[in-house]
Amino acid sequence: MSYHFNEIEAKWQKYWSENQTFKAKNNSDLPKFYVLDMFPYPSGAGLHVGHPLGYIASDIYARFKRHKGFNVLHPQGYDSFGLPAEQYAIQTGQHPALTTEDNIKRYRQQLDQIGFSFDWSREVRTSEPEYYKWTQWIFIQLFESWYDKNNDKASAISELETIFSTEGNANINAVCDEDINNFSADDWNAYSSEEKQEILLKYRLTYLAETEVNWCPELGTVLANDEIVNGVSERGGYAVIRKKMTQWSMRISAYAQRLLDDLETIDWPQPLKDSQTNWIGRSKGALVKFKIQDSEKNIDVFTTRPDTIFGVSFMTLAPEHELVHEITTPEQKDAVTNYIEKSAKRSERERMADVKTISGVFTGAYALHPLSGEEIPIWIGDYVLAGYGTGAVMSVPCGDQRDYDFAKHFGLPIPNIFEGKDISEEAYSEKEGVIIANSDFLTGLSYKEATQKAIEALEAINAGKGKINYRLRDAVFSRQRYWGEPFPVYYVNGLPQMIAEEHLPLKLPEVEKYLPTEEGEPPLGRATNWAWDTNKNEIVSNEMLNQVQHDEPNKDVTPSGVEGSSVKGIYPLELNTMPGWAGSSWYFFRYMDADNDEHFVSEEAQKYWENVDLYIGGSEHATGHLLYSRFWVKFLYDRGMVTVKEPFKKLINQGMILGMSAIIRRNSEILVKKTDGTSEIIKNDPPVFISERGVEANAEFTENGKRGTMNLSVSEIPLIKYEEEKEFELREQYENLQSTAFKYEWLHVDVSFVNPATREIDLQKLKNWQSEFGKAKYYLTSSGKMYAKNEVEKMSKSKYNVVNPDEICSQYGADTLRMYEMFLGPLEQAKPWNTAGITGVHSFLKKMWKLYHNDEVFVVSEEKASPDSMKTLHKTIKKVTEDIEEFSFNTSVSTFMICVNELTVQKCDQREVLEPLAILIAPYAPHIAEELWSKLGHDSSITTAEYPVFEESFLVESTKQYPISFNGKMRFTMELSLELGKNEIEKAVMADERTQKQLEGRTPKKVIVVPGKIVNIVG
RNA sequence: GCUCGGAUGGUGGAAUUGGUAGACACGUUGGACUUAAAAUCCAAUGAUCAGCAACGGUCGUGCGGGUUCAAGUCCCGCUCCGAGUACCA
Repeated sequence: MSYHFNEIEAKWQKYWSENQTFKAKNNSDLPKFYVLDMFPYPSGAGLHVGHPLGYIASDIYARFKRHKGFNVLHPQGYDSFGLPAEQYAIQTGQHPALTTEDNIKRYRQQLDQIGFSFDWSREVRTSEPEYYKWTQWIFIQLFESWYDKNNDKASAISELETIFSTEGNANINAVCDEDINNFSADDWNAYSSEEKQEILLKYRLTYLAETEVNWCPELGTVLANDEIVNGVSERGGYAVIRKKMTQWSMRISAYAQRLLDDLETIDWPQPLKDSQTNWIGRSKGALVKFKIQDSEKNIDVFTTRPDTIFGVSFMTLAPEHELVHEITTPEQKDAVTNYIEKSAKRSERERMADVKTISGVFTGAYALHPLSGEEIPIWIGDYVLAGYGTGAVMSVPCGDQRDYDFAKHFGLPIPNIFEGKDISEEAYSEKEGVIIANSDFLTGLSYKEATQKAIEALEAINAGKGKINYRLRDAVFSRQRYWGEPFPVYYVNGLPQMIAEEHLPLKLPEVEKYLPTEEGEPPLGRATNWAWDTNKNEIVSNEMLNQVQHDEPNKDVTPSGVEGSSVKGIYPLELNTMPGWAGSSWYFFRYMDADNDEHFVSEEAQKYWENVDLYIGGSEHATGHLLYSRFWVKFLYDRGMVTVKEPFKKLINQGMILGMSAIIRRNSEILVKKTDGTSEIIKNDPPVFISERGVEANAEFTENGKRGTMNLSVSEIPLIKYEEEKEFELREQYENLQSTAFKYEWLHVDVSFVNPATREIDLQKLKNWQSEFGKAKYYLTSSGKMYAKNEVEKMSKSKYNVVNPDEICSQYGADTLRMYEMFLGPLEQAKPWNTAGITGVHSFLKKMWKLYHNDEVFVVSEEKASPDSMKTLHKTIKKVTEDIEEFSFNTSVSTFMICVNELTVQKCDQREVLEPLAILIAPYAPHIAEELWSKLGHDSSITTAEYPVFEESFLVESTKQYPISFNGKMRFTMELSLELGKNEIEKAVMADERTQKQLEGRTPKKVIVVPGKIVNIVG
C-alpha cells in the first residue's frame, strides 16, 4: 500500500471538521494555552506560500501543546476592512463586502487544505457589523475616558466632571491638550453645556483636533506621505499643500512611559522591542521658557542639553509655530510670509529628504535669555519640526551641528562654551568629557553637573523645568475612506455626540460611488441615509436634516451626550471612517467569546484565557498594530474591562518568504534638447523593451548546481545599440537637436516566462501575454534573445511572482508542504522560495510510510524493540521536544529524517517505537499521523494522544569515540570506556601506536583530557 | 548618520554554546533495476597536493590581529550585505 496523500489528507480534513476536533472549551480542568496568528487581510490574490509559514509554525506549536495536555485556543479570522477592496470597488463599482466575501471563501479553502487545527467556530471578521459593533463600543469607552497622571491610569470622564464642578481644574493632573486655562468650580458650573463639552474634549482619550495633513485640493482628499512625489500628487500631478484638518485622534502619548516600561515584562524579540523603544523615543531634558522682548508671550523650547544654555546665540521656530505671525516685525513680514508659504508647499517627506539645503528667515523679534537677560534673535527655519517637542529650539551652534550649519549660513555668532574644544570646523556634540566654559555659574562643571544646576536655576526663577519628552505622537484615527468602521458619532452644533451602546452597531451606509464627493467630503458624504434621529435612535435620510428645526439645540445637551440627551432631533453623522488598525487592536479578545452579543468578551472567558501566550506574525507591524494593540489593552485594563496589561506574552516574528521576480527595462520617453535651448519630450509609443543582458560582460550563473560564466561581447549590448540608432533617427527629424536623454523604467513580467538559470525570456509567451507587450518593439541581443533581470522580493500580484500553495498540495500533499516550509531554514529568517528541495521532504514521508508497511500491507509487530531502535526513538523525542520549545522547526525536520533513516536500517517494525513516532510527527504532518494512528488500532483522533516521554536510560552509553587531537588538530578517534578517569584515558591514548606515530618520538609537553569530550596532546 | 541583524561547500542550511566544522536535504557524478523512461535503491561528493595503497599531507567558516591546550563560536580593528529609522533639538 503506497502513500496516497491526497486521499488521506481529504479524509482527515473531513474528519476534523465533522468531529469539531479543534473546538476549544471555555472551561476545562486542563491548563489553558492561547496560540494566535496575525489574522490575514483577505486579498484578491489568494494565499501564497509565504502566508502559511507562520501559520504552520503556530499550528505545530498548538498541536504540540494539545499533546502535552493543554486546553488550546487556536483561532483564525480576517482583517477584512481595508484599502485594496475599496480600490477595487472604485474601479469596478462592485461592493467591497462582496469582493471581501469571495476572497474569504478562497482563503478558507486554501487554509483548510493545509490542515490547520483552527477552531473555526470562533472566526471573526472585522468588517462584520456584529464585530465592529464592539470596535465602535471601545471607541466610545475611549471617548468617555481621560488620563489621570496622578494615578497613572485612565478614568471615567464623569469623574472629571464631578471634580470640575466641585473644585475646578486646579488640582487636575491630566494628559490633555496644552491650551487649557484654569477655571474654578464656580466658573465650571457657570459654563454653558457647549462650553463644558469643548473643554472635556481636550481631556478625552479620543478627541477631535486640528491635525496637519497633506491635502490635495484638486483631488479633494488627504494623501498619505507615500502618495506624494516631488510635492505633487502621484496620480494626476496636482499640487499638495499641508493643511490643518479636524480629525479624530487617539491620545496614545498618555501611555508612552507605560508602553516603554512594560516591554520588559513581555517575551518579544529584542529587535522588535528596540524598534518600539526608538519609536516611542523618550528623551530627558528640560523645558525652557524664553520671554519675548516687548511682549507678554513666552516661547517654550525643549532641550536635552540645558547645560549649554549659555551657548544660545539665536532661537529657531518651525514655520508653522503659532507665535510666528504675532512676533514678526513689520519690516520682516513679507520675507516671513513668503518663507512660510514656500515651506507649506513642500511635503513633509520632501522636507526630510532635502536636509542639506539650509533655509530660514529672521522674524525681526528678539527673545530674552532667561539667565543672562541677553537679547536673542528669533528666526524661523524648516529644520525645526512643528510636530516634535514644542516646535521651537534654543539654538546652540557650538553644540549642535544643525544649529552650527544654520549659524554659519546666516552669519550668526557661534560662541564656544566648551573648555578646550575646537569648534572652528564643526559643532562639538559629545556629552561625555566636556567641561563647560564661559557660562557664568556653570563654568567649570561637567555635562552632568551643569545640566542639574541649569535646571535648578531655571526652576528657581520659574523659567523652566526638567522634562521628559517623547517622540511618539498621538495617532490620527480618521480616514476619508468608505470601507472601514463608521464612527458612532453624530454632531450637534458641531460638537460630537456618541450614539448610545444599545443602538450599536451603526452600520456602514450604501453609497452609489466609493469616491469623495465633489465638495471634498469623504465617500460617506454620498450616502443618502446618513443622519441620526435621536427620537427614534436610528439612521434616517439626510433630507430630514433640513426639515427639522433645531431650536437652540445645544442648550440642554448633557456634557457627554451619551445618556439622557434631552435634545431630540435629526443630526448629521460622522463622515470619516476608522483606520485599519481599529479592528485589529482588540480582536484577540473577541476569539475568547466570539458570539457574545452582550459584551465584547465576557468577564469569565477573558479571565480564563487571559491573553495570548504565543503570537506569531511579521515584524512589519512593529510600530503599528503591535503598539496600538498594547495601547488599547492598557486602556481596557485601566477601565477594568480586562485583567491583563499586555495582549501578547510571547511573540515570534516569522521571516518573509520572498519570490523571484523578473523585470525588464523599457524606454517610453526621450527628452530632446535643442540648440535653441528649448526641449521636448518624445513619447515612445509603443514603448521599446531592451534586453537586460550585456551590462556586465561576464555574468555568473548557477545551473543545476554548477556554476558557470556567460561571456558577452560589447557588441551584444542592446542598450547602446538602441540609443545610437534612436539618436541617429532623431537627428534626421530634428535639425537643431543638441542632446538626448533616455528615460528608462523597469517593468515586472510573469516569472514563468523566464528561465531561472539563464534569465532568458520566452519572447513568444511574453508577446501573447499582455497587449502592451504584444505591440511593443524589442531590442534583443545579437543572438536574438531577450534577457530579464532577476530580483528577490516580496511576493505580490503586481510583480507576477506569486507561488500558491495549492499546486504543491495537490502534487506533494499538505504534510509535505508543512514540513518543507519548516525545513527551508530558521523561522525568523527571510528566505527566497524555491521548490528545489521539496522532493527530499516528500520522499522522507514516503520512507516513513514504508516503516509501517511491508509489501503494501500495514504491519507492526508487538514484540520488544531493539535497544538501537529505542535509542533512536528517545534521541528523537529529546531533540524534537527541545526544538519545538525553541521554535527551531527546521532542525526537528532533520531529526525526523535521521530517525526514519536509522529505523529503516534497523528494520524496525515494533509498535513500541512506531506508535510514539506517529505522535511525535503529528504536529508537523498531522494527516499521515492520523492515518497511521488509526491503522495502529485507535478509533479516536491522535490530536490528544499523550506526548511520548523522554527516558535518559535508553541513551546511556558505556563507551565513546574520543577524538584524539594533536595541537588542536583531530588526527584519529579511539573508542574508550566512559568510566575511565583522566589518567586512565591519558594512559590508553599514549599507549596507542597511532599516538606514537604522530609524536615521532617527541615527548608531549602537555596532555589535555576532558573526560567524555576530547583529548588534546600538545607537543 | 543612528539602531539592530547577518556573512559557513555548487545550493538551503547544521554544529551539544569554546571541544571531531559541513548534520539533514537539494544538486552533481558513478552504479543497480528496466527494452526505455519515471520511480526506487546503493556509493562518492569542501578545496587542494601526493599516491599502488591509507586511520596520508596542506588549506579551509567575509578580511586582519589577539586570547586559549583548543575559536565558526570569545575579545579588538575592518569590509560587504540586509532590515528598521531619521533635520527628534
